[in-house]
Amino acid sequence: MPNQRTLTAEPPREDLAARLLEEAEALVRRDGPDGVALRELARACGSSTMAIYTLYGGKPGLMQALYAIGFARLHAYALEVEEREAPLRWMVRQMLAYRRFALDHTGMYRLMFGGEKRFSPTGRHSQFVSLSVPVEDAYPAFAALVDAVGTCLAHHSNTAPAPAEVQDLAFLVWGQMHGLVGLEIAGYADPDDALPRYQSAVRFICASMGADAAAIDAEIAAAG
Amino acid sequence: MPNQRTLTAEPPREDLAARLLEEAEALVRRDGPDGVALRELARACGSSTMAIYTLYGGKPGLMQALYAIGFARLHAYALEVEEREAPLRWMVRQMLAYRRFALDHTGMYRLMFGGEKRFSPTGRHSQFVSLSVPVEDAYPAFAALVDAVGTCLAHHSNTAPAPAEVQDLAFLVWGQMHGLVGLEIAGYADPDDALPRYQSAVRFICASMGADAAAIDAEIAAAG
DNA sequence: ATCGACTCAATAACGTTGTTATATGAGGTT
DNA sequence: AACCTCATATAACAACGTTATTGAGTCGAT
Repeated sequence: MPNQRTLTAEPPREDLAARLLEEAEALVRRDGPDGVALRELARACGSSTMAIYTLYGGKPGLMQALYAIGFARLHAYALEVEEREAPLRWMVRQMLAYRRFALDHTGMYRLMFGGEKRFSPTGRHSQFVSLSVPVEDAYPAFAALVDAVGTCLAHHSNTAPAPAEVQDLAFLVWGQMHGLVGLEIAGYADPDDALPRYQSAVRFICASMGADAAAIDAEIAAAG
Repeated sequence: MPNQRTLTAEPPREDLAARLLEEAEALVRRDGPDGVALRELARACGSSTMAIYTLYGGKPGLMQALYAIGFARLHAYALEVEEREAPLRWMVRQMLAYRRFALDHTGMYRLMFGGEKRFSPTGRHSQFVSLSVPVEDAYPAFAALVDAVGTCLAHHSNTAPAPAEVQDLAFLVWGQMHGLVGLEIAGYADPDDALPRYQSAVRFICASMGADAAAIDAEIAAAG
């Protein structure tokens, strides 16, 4: 019998490594970060668990790859709303997009921010690592947030804010977003109140950056 | 040989149910929420895993009991800083105590807010339940936060704020605290910046409630 | 005082988990 | 053609949560 991987093309079967990751992402979506079982994953891909070991070095390596995918997805959400010529709109939509990502990818979000293990953003199978570089350098998704905060702040204050100030504020914004979304995902938010409360957080933050209240509300309404 | 539980008093051995919970809390502290292994737990308590099943109905029941303990501990942190006659001080210390709890009980915090499973705050072994009551009613720790926010807001605005407004603001405050602390625990915060940034969040929030900036800073400094 | 019913926990087993050792077999090189 | 390399299938191992079975202890009633 010929090599199963190269010849059996009934499902297009492309690269096994990519196929494993796809299926693992589906498992995370269905059962959360702990729902990824190597045997089930291998079965779903028509291979044995050994493939995961040769391709990813084991479960931690696989989860690390998944984790990197999660950040790429988050980054895509951020890129989609970038609008440099309308900083307030950009800021508002950036914040709303963050929540949308978390609700669209609950399992992935918990994998990324559950704190179960800390992964390196760039490592080749290289296990979890404590960050020694600023997060904005490591995760493009956060660079996008810093960018939005910086341009929005510059636009409304008519002066160039200090980089440190921008990073500090961006971190607070990130904390506000992550906190509200995390509570919502964990089940601590009334489903009816979650969105309006998140929107009021957007209002608070944009107003503290000097934006006009009516303009903020208009952007929130427009983002629907 | 007599009953091991009632007679062998070499370690005082008190109630096995309480002993199991103690040891489980220690395991959560050491290895996180997923570090609680029934076999290891039973071994540490000198019993078999069956005791856990008769006393707590299984691992979910045990985790639920642990979860309730976590909220009791958080509530204790909140009670310790209650100062009704100094609302700003109360508010500042409440926020700082929240972070202190999370850093003192990282594993427990992740169990409570990791969103892995949602537990009922009051249930007897009764598994995880979706909340149908406002969280303030279910968790005294959050009632304390609502209380602090309400009195602080009333004190600085010289008028009685609407309960809904208080709850909305308290939720945003909770979200800010949880978000910053969650990012810090998950490893996304520069260890040197985490505290000052949290403090500046405290400043932001208290200022938005009408408190004087210098007074806020004084309280933060006094709280050490 | 003795017997029966009940409770509780220890033992052993089952299925599943991640991981590792062994073996097989195809692909490329000499 | 013989060899080497490398990836994967198979099988086994330890540990996990859970369950069935068994035995010991307690309590109440006769």
